Amino acid sequence: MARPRVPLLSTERIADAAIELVDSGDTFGVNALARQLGVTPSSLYNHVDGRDGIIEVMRGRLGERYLAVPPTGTWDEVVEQIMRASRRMYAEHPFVVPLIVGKTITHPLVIASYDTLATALLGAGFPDDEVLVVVAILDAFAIGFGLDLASPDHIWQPETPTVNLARLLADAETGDERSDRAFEIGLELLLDALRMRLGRLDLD
Amino acid sequence: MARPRVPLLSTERIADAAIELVDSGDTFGVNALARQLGVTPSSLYNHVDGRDGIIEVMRGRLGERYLAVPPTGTWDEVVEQIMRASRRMYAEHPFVVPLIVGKTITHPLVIASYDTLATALLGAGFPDDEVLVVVAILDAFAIGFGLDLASPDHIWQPETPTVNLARLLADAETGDERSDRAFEIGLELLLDALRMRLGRLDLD
DNA sequence: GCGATAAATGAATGGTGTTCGTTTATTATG
DNA sequence: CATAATAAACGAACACCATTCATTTATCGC
Repeated sequence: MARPRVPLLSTERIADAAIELVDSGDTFGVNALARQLGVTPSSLYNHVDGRDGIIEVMRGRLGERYLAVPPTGTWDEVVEQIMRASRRMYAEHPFVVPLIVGKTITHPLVIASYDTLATALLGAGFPDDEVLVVVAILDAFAIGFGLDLASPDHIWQPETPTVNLARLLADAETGDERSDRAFEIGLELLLDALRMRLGRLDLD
Repeated sequence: MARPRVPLLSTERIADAAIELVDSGDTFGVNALARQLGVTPSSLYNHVDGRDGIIEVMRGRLGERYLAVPPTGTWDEVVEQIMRASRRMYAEHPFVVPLIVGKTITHPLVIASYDTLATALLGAGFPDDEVLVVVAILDAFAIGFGLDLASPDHIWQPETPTVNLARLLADAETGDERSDRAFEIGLELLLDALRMRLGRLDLD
């Protein structure tokens, strides 16, 4: 087939198919993606800048879906909403997390989300030189828990006797439930701690 | 070359060379590792269970180096020591983090470290069904910051105007310094929050 | 109508992880 | 001590994988 009357591909279709492919649990790859799109791998290179480019448009597409609405309210409500939105994104697409992790973020919408976070923290009273630090903390949390969801059900597999770990693991809820509960408690802890720190800062 | 008089390889040498290779910044791979060891890729399969097996022995080797000494003191001192030991491990070998992340942990020494953590939290008074949740939170935190170190210097690269982010980034310290400061503050926040939660639990 | 561009293809390249048969040194067994 | 079993290397082969490039052909603008 040469050039078709109506294009088979577009960045959006590629992004959506890639997300679908990754969600299915199959390992991500250019060839597999092309196969799913009913197209030759080389065709993708007319629309997207290789493997990394595909990952980039995936992140952008997910950003559009989950981070488009700018949150409102007090600073801690903003933080909570953004964290929850990220969580929902990662929870519904856990297998994209290992792909996007550690890659430079350029997509305007995703950047805007971090910008909103920074602005909220500034408004709260965190000093200039501490805002990005707090953002990094929040990001580390979100990413860490995102990866948690993409991990196998049994992260710890003791093969030698343990004092408590093995017993606790045996009684524990399954992976996703524990991860959800851990996220909730972790977010609560983090917000409490931030409010506390802010209170201390205001006293000076 | 057939079988040499004295073996060229062992799991330890493979692990050490793999860590060295990854630390150098070159992308990890079986072929590259074999090249560095002056050996054919297939030779590795006499000692180690493929690519994943190599990663497994890497984690074990690092565990031996950083997590061998069981920490002591009050529960929060134990938590802090384990977190700092992990941090040091990740900070000195950032590029192994993306490799080991999300893979099941079996190595006795690494398991023992988590076991120690769980035991300390139990001793502190955290209820049985909450200990693993706290461990997961701490783990997410450590992994998140570990990945932070392996990430490119500029994680956020705004290409469109921002309200505050671009300015903050311009004034910010370089990647590793910020990451270190964020870890310190984050750990402090987390420990405060855990102590607070424990205080509330004890009242019931 | 014509040239430029866009969008597909197929073939080729260099790289990856892995398997398998072969060779040979070492170790264990009768 | 001879011999069998195992250990540890190699090289060849395989099936992918991401990427490049020349090619065909449809569409759009002048």
